[in-house]
Amino acid sequence: MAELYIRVAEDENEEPMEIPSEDDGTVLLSTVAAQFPGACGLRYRSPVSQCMRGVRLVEGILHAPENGWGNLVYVVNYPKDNKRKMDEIDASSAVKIKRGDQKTSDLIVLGLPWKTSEQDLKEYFSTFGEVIMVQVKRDVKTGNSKGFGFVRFADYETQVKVMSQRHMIDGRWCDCKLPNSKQGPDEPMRSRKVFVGRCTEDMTAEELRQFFMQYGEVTDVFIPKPFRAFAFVTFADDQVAQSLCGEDLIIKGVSVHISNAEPKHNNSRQMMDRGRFGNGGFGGQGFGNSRSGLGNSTNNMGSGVNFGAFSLNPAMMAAAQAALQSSWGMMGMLASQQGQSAASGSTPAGQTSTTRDQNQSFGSGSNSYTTGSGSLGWGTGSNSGNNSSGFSSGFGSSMESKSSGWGM
DNA sequence: GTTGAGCGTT
Repeated sequence: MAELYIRVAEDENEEPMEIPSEDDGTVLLSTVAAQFPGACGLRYRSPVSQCMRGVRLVEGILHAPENGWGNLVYVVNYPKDNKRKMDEIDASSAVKIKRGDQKTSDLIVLGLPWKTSEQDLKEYFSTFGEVIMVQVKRDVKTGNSKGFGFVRFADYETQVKVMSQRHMIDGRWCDCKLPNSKQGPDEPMRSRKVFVGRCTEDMTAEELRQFFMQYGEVTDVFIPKPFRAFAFVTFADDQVAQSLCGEDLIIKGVSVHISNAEPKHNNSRQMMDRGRFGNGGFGGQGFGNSRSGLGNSTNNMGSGVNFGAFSLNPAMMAAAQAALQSSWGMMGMLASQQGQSAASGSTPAGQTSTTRDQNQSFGSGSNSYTTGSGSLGWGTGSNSGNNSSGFSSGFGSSMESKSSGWGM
């Protein structure tokens, strides 16, 4: 049996917060991140060596040190720890109050039950902080809810908190996001979103979130339904996303491939006028966005090559990538995979649906999570039929096709 | 089986 809680703090000297462990004695990184957004790991001071030690982290699961969690205070790690320190220096030196990032804005609330009223919304969101506006969007004629609404908070901190989690409102999981109208145009090649190819059907959004959390704060996971063998993962930081592009990562024993997310077809959010589209494609738009070698990437082109410096053309890039990637033959070894499908939540009662099916088995949202499945038993997955090395030059063509429309 | 829902009659 394990302790029920471990003590976690942002700093050794700060007041720790108790964080629940799982039944098997592990602690989910996602649980830590729920209290410390952006956390990517834990460390602690060894009573023996007096040195800081890292807590073992495997695919989103934190494992206790040899002698259990004990009563130590665990300190939160953040990606690029020194960046964090910079932030703190900024904050304390009061020279900030510069950037417009502290202003609140309306948040769109997606996935509302048809029956939810503005009153309900206000009641729910008031538990997070002062609510200064709620709306439920309805059909003008019928007065029926369209299943989404808006909310505005008095404080930016509240807004951040609300955006960082999902919400159970009247029996459905809902997401709160910045509406499209407020989304700053994302520069090409600096997208915060990555495409995750070769996903298997048993990978849940929550599992993907837990896995990718080790690289940086994950703000969204999207798995198309029905199953299509890919997913999208959005990070808070575009550098994290970019650093993963080109990598092959092992999730539940399966090699998935990370690449740039292409712009969604649907959205016609025009980019800020960046001038010349006609300069032959590559020169003008600045591919050489500086990248501090972040994280653990090693062998990939995607994160290592500075397009600005070497002006490779797309075909050369594709070829080079193909060359680097031609070695995924037998990946899934080891046996035994637990197919735990913990989904299929309860269906909220009494809703008629027209175009959209509001039955929500944890999966009809842009995020489909399987909450709280206690023991995630992966790590030793087997996977047959995982032997493609085909790489159909999608790289070059995808890069040429983007002159506008990157609001993602 | 490698590119995604739904976005505001203020």
